[in-house]
Amino acid sequence: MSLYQQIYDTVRRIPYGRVSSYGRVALLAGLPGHARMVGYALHALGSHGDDVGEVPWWRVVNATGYISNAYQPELQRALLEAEDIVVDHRERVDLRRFLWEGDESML
DNA sequence: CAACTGACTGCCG
DNA sequence: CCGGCAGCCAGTT
Repeated sequence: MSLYQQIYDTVRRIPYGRVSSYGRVALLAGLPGHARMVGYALHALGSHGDDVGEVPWWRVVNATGYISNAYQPELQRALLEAEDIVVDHRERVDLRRFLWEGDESML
């Protein structure tokens, strides 16, 4: 299984209405310290095709709660709000309310 | 093969 | 709270 698939699988675990950060996804995927690779993997979703629909990429924001997406920040904001996740006027999510820590046992 | 480029992060001032 | 900066690493040029 490729590193990307491992990352996609982890992103798929993020529950509806919750968010996670690039760093946490990397950690849960068994790739501690590789936050940037998570962003890279999500960016690659569009290019190599078909799995875009099954990976909830919009539930991933950066460590401070901001939307890091350089491509479609507006779309990500809309998708998050559609799940009742509050995004403030500066594109930030309150991690104290919506951050999904993940299941400790999956480490 | 050497540089460059990010959907990142933690640390420091 | 904000900007700067060094690690990070797979793809592109």
